[in-house]
Amino acid sequence: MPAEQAVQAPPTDQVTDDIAAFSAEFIRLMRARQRALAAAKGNVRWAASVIISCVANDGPLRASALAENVQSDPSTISRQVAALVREGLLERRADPVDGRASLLVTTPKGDAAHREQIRMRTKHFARMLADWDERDVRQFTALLRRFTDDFERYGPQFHPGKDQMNAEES
Amino acid sequence: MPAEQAVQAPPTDQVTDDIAAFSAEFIRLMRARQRALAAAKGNVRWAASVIISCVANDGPLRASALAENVQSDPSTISRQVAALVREGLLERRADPVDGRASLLVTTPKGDAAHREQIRMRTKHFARMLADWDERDVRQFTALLRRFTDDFERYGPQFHPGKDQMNAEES
DNA sequence: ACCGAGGATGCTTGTACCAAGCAACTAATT
DNA sequence: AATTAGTTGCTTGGTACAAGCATCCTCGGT
Repeated sequence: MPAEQAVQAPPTDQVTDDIAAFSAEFIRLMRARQRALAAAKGNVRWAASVIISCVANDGPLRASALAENVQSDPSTISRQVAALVREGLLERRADPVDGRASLLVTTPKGDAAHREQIRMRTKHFARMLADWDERDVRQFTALLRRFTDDFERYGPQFHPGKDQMNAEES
Repeated sequence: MPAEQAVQAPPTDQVTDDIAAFSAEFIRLMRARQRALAAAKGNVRWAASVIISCVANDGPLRASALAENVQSDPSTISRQVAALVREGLLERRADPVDGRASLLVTTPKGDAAHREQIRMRTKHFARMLADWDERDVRQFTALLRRFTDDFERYGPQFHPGKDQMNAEES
């Protein structure tokens, strides 16, 4: 079914723009939801959940690796991790090969929190997607995966352009 | 990496979970990019761009309406708007029917900034999607649109006091 | 071989900023 | 008087940059 893209560019712009717009919209909505969730209960905060998730998935790893994985500043990670350690969701263990570093792992509690978070998230999406048919969900998943992959690859690549969109007046 | 969403079994749960995960991933990436962009130059900040976009699209509207449109607190909007007015990107006009309120419109400068922002965004996505074939892009757009729509509908469904997440699964 | 700079690396802390929310306030509307 | 639109003070969460501290590594001098 793919291939057959004899057309070079004409409609792409419009569609691309739509994607961009919906992406922005999507972000906005997700952020709103994150806030709502965070405010609601003893939920793990968004940033924390990203950290935990990463540690849970990628096994014991260093703060620096973590920072790189989530494309965030080491200092930010350091604080987040410190908070999570205080809360008993993460644990530091000595890195056998480097005394400066420590390896991060989830505690059972952190693991439970992570699973619970996933459960909630999945439940939400399941309800939301209840009236989608299976095929569309699959397709969307595949496309979304590809999209995020591409996004990750192209993300850091943006060239600090020369166009000034917002000439300051102050 | 993960990939086994082949023809297994009742994949709905698995696929839904994937969607949730990719959504989270997507959010993270977008936020990172926003930060990068914001830090790079005199670009409009993310929150500001949301406001401008909304005002540009939905014509003259009140702060309260704006707040509702973007599902944000009036106070937040008030500050954002104030900043944008200071920067000359938005303008207040007296509301003919209510002296307390004012209607917000984009200035030419604000409009230009908005268009430029869209241009950059589109450019980025266009490059990113360069090797997608037309059909997939269209399909993804359609699905993403539907997804954001559904998200918007299901998002605000839980309000404080009416706690439904703690409840046993539904 | 040994040792002790000098530099690199991993992480934490100080500081500052943006964003968002609640609560209290002002002012126009009814 | 009660309501409503908007603003502002305070607080919290999340982030980045810069500086600092601790440890590791690499050499050249002895």
